Order: sequence, then C-alpha cells, then structure tokens
Amino acid sequence: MIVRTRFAPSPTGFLHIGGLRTALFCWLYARRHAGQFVLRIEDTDLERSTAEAIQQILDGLEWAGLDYDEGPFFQTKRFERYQEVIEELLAEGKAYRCYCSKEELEQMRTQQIARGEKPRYDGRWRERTDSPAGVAPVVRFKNPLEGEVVVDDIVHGSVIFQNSELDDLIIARSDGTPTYNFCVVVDDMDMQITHVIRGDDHLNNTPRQLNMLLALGNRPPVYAHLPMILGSDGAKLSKRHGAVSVLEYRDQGFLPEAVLNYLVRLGWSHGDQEFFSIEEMKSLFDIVDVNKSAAAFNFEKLAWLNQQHMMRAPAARVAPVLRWHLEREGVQAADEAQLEQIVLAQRERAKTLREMALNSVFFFRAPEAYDERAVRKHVTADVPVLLAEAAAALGSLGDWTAAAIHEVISGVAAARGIALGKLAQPIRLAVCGGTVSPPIDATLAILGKAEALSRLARAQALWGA
RNA sequence: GUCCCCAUCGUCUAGAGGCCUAGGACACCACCCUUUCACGGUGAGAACCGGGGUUCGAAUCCCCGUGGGGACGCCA
Repeated sequence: MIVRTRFAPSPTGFLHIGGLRTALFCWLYARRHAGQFVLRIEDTDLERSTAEAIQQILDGLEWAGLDYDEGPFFQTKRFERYQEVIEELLAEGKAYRCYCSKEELEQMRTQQIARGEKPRYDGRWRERTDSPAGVAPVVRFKNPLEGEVVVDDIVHGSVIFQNSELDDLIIARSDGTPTYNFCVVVDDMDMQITHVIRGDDHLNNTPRQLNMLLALGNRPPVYAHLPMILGSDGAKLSKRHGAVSVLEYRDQGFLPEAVLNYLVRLGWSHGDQEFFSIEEMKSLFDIVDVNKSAAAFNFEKLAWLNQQHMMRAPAARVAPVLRWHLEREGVQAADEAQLEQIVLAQRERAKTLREMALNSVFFFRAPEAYDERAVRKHVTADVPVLLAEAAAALGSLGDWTAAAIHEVISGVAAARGIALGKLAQPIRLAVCGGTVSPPIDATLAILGKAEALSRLARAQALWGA
C-alpha cells in the first residue's frame, strides 16, 4: 500500500502556523514512507473563501518548502461529484430531505440547551416523505440510531462514540451546495487517502465521517489527530499572541527550516535532539511518536533555533535571505561574496535575519549620527590622535584582510601601551555609529579599505574639533 | 449543559513498573572566555495536578476528583 496523506485547509484566512504544523506532519509522513502528499483546498464556504487566502496558502507552503505531489484540488470544482453521491445516498434511503427552517432549528436548539441537553437535530423529517411547497430542503445523512463508532486513532488509541450522541447532519444546504463533513468523506475516498492526519479539533467530526464512509461502502483510512498548538498563555492561538500567519515569520526573518524544526518538536520528539535538518526530520519522523497533549507556542525557543540554523547553514544559503531583508530596508546589496562575509560575521549576534539586516545596514550606509552615550564614554581627549595614528597605519596597509588589520590595530594599541578596547571601541563607533558590531578587524575588512578610511577621517575631524 | 480529548520544571519535552536522588532544551541567574555585542563553556534554581487503588515496587497501570482544551452551525 502506498501512503497518501493530504493537507486540506479552507481558504478563509491566511495560512496559520498551526495549519503549517499539520501540513508538515502530513508531508513528513508521506516523505518518510515514500508516499504522496496531496493538497486540497476546502472552499465550499462560498461566502468566506477568497482568492487572496488561496494564494497565501500556496505562498506559505512554497516558502516552507512543503511540496505536494497532487493538487491543489478545489472542492468547488467537484460539486458534480458530490451531487452524484448525494443522489446515491438519497436513492438508497441513507439520506433524506429535511424541510425545517433555520428558525425552527434555532428554536429546537434553544429549547434543548434550556433543558440541559446537548443541542442536536431530533430527526423529525427522517421518516417523512411529504414535501411542503415553496420550501427548499436540505439533505441530511441518516446516522445510525444505536450502537457505537470506534475511531482507531494512532495518537489517541481507540476513541468510542455512541451513535445516540450523533445527529443527522446536513450534507447539502438548501441551495444544493454540499457541506464540509460530507465533502471530506467523498474526497478522502476518491483521492484514496490512506492516512488522515489533522488537528484534534476534528476528532469529534470523525465518527460522523466514519459512518458516512461506511454507508458508502468504504474502508476507513488510518486516523491521526494531532494535539493543538496554543498561544504562549495556553489559550487558543490567535492574533493577539503575535504572529500567526506563516508569511509573517518569513517577514520577521525566520528561516523556513528553523520554523519547521520548531514546529516538528511541538508534539513530537526524538530523544533529546533539538536540532533537526529537513533531511533528519524526513528520515526520523513517525506519527507513533507523536504525543497527545497540546503545546504552547514559545517565541524565544523559535528564535534560538533560528539562530542555530543560521549558524549551521552554509553562508551561501543564508546570504540571499539576508539580501531580501536588506532590500526591505532599502539597501541594495550587490556583492554576493560580501554578503556571505557579513553572514559569517553577524550570524552569532542576531536571532533573525531581519535583525541581522538591521544590524548590517551600516556596511552599506555610513552612519548619519553617532550614539551619544557611546561618544561620551569612548571618545576621550586622546581619541582623535589615536584615530589618526590608526588611520595612517591602516592607510599604508596593502593586504586588506581581517588578520592584517588586526596586526595593525593591536600594534598601535601596544605601541601606545593601551588596552585594545581603548582603540577598538572608538574605531567601531566611527565606522558603525554605535558600539555593537562584529570584531573590528572583520568589520573593517568587509567594509573595504576606502570606505573604512573615509569613515575614520570623518569621525576624526568631527571629534577633533 | 452534554459528549470527546488532555495532564512531568515558567515553556517544549525524555520517561513505555524497578536504570529516576526524574534527564535534555529554551528562558532566567552566576562564573569563565572576550576589542563591543554576541557565540561558546561551566554551574545554580526549577516539575511527576490531588486522592484512592493494583503491585514487593508507580511519573509510568486502573478509578474518582480537579484543572485545561475541543466539539456540539444550512463554518471548515
């Protein structure tokens, strides 16, 4: 049997970070078992589905690198097929038309709640065959009245539901369009999905789907209901917890492999291992190792992992992403080799690429102002002279490399009998405008001789006056 | 309210009856390294929700309670 998993988001909003985790697990499981990963867009809610949301989902998956083997399939393009199955169920007496108005149903619900019962349809049209004129009916699935449904779930084990708890759900609206629970069943069946991996908010839908699947004479797929991802405060993840859209993570400077690494560790683990490359995830992931409890999203750990990925990845992998972020700051970085050097110099002092870009703008633009507090602290009376001395020595340096620059600077400091920091900090201030940068030798090396000397001269003139 | 699910440091987790004086990671604190900031290193503090069983022995199995989450839509 070839494994087939699917990710089935509804395009009613952006791709959620929780949705990405579900997609990741589906994708990893398929990849691990040399199976296929199918993308299906559940857009039967015509009111709320938007083209922008569809594009966002596609963009999000592409950014994350979760490639699908089939799809995207759109449910709105399969209405004929759903209609066919509905007719079939109707003809076999496994579904029926219900002429209740929305008001009537609403009233039923209100009364049931008032009585302390679980609100559900009472099946009043189950055996009726009349059809009131002028009322467009919905179609309901005839759920078994007795017995139980056992959902055999890989992560939760056997979960038992009593049929008496279930009601006859609507499978076609009064306008004829099919509903979610029904489309899922038909699609998973038609698309020969072998493993349904989804959030455990769907666990309660499963017995209904199972009953329909059985009524259609199908063998059920394997189910795996994943624990939810909660916000940092343990409440359901929402906008107020900060970034929830996948593309926001891209914009904030996270590497997709870091986001995936963070996500894979929410509800899954492999011993004590924290860092996983995509390849490791693909070869190690298995749903049997997924645990059952919900996990709270922790931004700090994601940031840490992101830095770990930046530090371990080849500079050539990171440089283009840094370029993208620099461009968003209005900086054009043409030189690929220089960009890679910046990555190497900056990656251990930034958690995100956005932060790295912000910290690296000075490589491309001379400082417009100097940090006042730092000037007061580091620019002492002898600094202009010191700077002049260093500039002169650097000016005659032919080999503009970090090692050579280091020799020169430490030589000047030694000759003066001062600590290296007494010279390095003013230089840093002069070229960066602030007190934070990579080691000063590397910084000057990346900056280039002409630019470095020009900035030194400028600061020297300013502070000497 | 009813049904379903879940329960180890603040957070993510290891743990499948003795290997647990409960391990790792993030965060936090201290120290070391150090030309700034970081990175890195060392160390400290920090948890088995409560109560009953079962067993020679329970974080691990069972029951009850409590807490949290989810579902109950002509949304998905």
